[in-house]
Amino acid sequence: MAKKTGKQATAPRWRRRKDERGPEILAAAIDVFAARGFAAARLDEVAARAGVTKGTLYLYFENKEALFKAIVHEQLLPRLAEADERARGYTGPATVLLLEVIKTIADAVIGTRLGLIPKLVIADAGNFPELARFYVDEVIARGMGVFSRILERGVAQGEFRKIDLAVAAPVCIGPLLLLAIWKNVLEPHAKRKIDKDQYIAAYTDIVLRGLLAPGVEMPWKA
Amino acid sequence: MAKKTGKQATAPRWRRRKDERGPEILAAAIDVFAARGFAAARLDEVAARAGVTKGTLYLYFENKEALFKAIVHEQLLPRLAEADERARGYTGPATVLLLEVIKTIADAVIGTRLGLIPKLVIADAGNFPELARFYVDEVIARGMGVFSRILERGVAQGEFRKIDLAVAAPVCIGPLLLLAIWKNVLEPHAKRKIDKDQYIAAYTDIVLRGLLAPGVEMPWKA
Amino acid sequence: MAKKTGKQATAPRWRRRKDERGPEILAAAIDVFAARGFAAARLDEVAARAGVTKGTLYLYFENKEALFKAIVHEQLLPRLAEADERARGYTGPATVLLLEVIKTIADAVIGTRLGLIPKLVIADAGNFPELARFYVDEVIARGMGVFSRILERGVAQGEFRKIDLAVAAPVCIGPLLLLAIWKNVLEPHAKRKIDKDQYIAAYTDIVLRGLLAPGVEMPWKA
Amino acid sequence: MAKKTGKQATAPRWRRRKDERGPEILAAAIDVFAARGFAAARLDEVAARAGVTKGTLYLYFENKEALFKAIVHEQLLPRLAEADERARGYTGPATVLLLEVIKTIADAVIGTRLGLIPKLVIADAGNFPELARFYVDEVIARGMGVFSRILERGVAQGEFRKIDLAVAAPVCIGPLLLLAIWKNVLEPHAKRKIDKDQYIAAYTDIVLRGLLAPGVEMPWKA
DNA sequence: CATGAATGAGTGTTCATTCAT
DNA sequence: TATGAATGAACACTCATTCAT
Repeated sequence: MAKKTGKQATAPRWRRRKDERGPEILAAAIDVFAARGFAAARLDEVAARAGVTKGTLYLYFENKEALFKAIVHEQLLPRLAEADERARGYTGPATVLLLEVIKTIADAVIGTRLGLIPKLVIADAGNFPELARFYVDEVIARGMGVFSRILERGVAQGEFRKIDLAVAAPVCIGPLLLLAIWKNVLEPHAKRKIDKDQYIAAYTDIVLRGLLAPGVEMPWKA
Repeated sequence: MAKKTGKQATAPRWRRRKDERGPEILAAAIDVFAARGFAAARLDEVAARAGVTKGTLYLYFENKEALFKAIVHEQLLPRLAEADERARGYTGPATVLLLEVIKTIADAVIGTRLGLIPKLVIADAGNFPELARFYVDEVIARGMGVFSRILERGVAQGEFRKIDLAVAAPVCIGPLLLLAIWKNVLEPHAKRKIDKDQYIAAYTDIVLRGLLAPGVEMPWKA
Repeated sequence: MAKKTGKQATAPRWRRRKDERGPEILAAAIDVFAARGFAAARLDEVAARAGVTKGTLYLYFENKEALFKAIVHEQLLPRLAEADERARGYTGPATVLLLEVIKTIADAVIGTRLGLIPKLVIADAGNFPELARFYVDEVIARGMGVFSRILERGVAQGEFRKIDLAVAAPVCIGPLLLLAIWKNVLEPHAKRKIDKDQYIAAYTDIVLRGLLAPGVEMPWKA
Repeated sequence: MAKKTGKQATAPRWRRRKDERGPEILAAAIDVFAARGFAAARLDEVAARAGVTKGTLYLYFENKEALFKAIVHEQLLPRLAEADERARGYTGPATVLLLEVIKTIADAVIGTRLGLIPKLVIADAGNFPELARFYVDEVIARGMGVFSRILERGVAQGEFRKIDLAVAAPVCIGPLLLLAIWKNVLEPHAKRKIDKDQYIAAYTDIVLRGLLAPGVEMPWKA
């Protein structure tokens, strides 16, 4: 008992509120899941990183899978919903909105550990089908919807050409996915770095120009 | 690691030692790794699928990691090299070459089990850094190079606008990555399907149009 | 065990320390122990059923084992003592007394949760030897004594044949044990049901007739 | 690796046949299950007692439950079937057959570790319903059948009184159950011992006499 | 070469017990 | 006195790896 060394012997076993533990565990779990993938993530490590013992995890989450779902539900979905909200309320030109959404997502994807979630799902979809289904239904569908609606409005307003709306959204999202994976997964192992702003500039330059109807100006030149 | 004694230290660890069973094992391993990911792949299953026993695997590959590297080395890299070769030898318009390369990759990515390798690396990069480094250096660098050279030539020949060549390649590859992941990983769990040809059409339509210099025609209209 | 310091070493470990919550906890514990067995009984469930928290249990009982002993001491032994008392005070024919005792026990064994205690001891005797010894000494010996004395008197009064008194008591108790176990443990999982009254009738018919001395009438025919 | 101390370093890891391991594991499992009950039995202990490691168990049995079922199927049921066979083929007086069956069972129940199986089922029926159902259907039903048929024939042949055949079998079995439990579970913890032959003598004396039709002699007097 | 029996370290999950509040 | 958050040891089961045959 009390084998943890390097801590003051007087440290109380718990003084923190139940309300604080949950988020702390969640934060630790994001790190570990992101770094290791769902299957390889060890709850021991999550616990250690959260400063608790393994048993404590089960006071807050029913099991490993519930822990993962909680990450998506409490961290990822709210941001998505927020982005969706803003997009739906927006009344200006679709081009400007698209730019803004892309930049917002790019920041979220790179600046926060949440950018690792897509990788996580990709990694473990094969072995945890329910998890994959959950992610596809909850996250992908929503995210695709945001882009679809913007593109749709752009076409309706004459800003965009009459593109194939059924597949244009994923095409536009592709470079974002690559950015997320590169920045979060591969770049740490690579010699070459990619500058985010430079990448976003090229990305929006190419894609927007590919979408615009003839005669419509690029938004930043307006 | 590398506990086997009495072997030349210079022998690369990923190389198989025999010629007969090796390819069969490799083929089986691709299937299993692709379906399950690196960590979750069970050597039992690889052995069963290859029609040998688990013990036999170790006659051909030092361990699980060596088996994976062999896949990349013997299956993925040759195709990449081949594509690179063709691109370098091509002398026509960059637009046409770009279109062809994209279609070739799209077919490979969807039709063959190799399309799952990127997912696999993405999934396990965190747990096997050496594997990630190996993949980034050997595969990504080469693949990016193919695109870069095409774009570069397109700009030089006046077909493409003066885009930022440092980041344009990954931007163009993004939708391909998304296609690979969607088709191989997520679509089985989704209600909505994406039609490959439709997707490729929209993808090339948007991206090519975004790249073309003013006044240049889209290649399929020529 | 017995890590609590500062307590009289002479205080029996099974005794509860307070008077208010104790009985409620005990009642809850009987239910849970009976339903799950000693090892599988979760103190969480006992606490919940008693309307207290797990921590509170430890204010009243040193540990799980002490809780179990308390059940036997405070619930089972008093009833046994009572039955013994009655048997000792009885002056009529042994046949009638035997019948009455059997019926009383049968009712207790089936109608109340205490009928599950024998099963419980049987189940966990191997893992908790002290518990078994305690049960054999305190419960079995007393129960056997009740039967022994009745049989003894029946023989002395000429009602019963000169049976082997050393082993006749357990023989007579056997069908009761089977009834207790069948009704409490196995019947819920069986297709076939046993009617208690029918069983008791056959049991007393066979056993009593097997005991009676030649020429003595069965009591209910008198 | 090879941390097992106290073994000859030259001891081969396995020289025994697969055919021998199964029974050895089964024998070990009977001991452990019998001593501890199903839930409390640790597979570590089974493995140790069988002289293998835990992992090896899973080469022979799918899981703990399968291990238990195998005991019943391969050890208990064959003996029951054999007894049933003999009983069905028997043509002499029911009294003699009943005596013989009782003695056979008594010997099996006491002399072998199988006598502990009933206790085991009793103990864990509540927590492992499927296990209980399996036992009730496979074992109890068969065992009860043997007794029922004998009694039935005894009544038909005029040897026994017209007893209630629906419940007479369990009544007759009761003392056997008690014997099994006493000898295997409780006697090790008791001061008083029960002599098996003495017990059987009293048991058959009382029960048979209780069954016999008026005027029929006890078999051992014939 | 090939086999397949055996290993044993590793991980998710449970639960009796403790103890700061 | 009571709480309930936290602990940590325990255990079933998996699977990469080894090695006698």
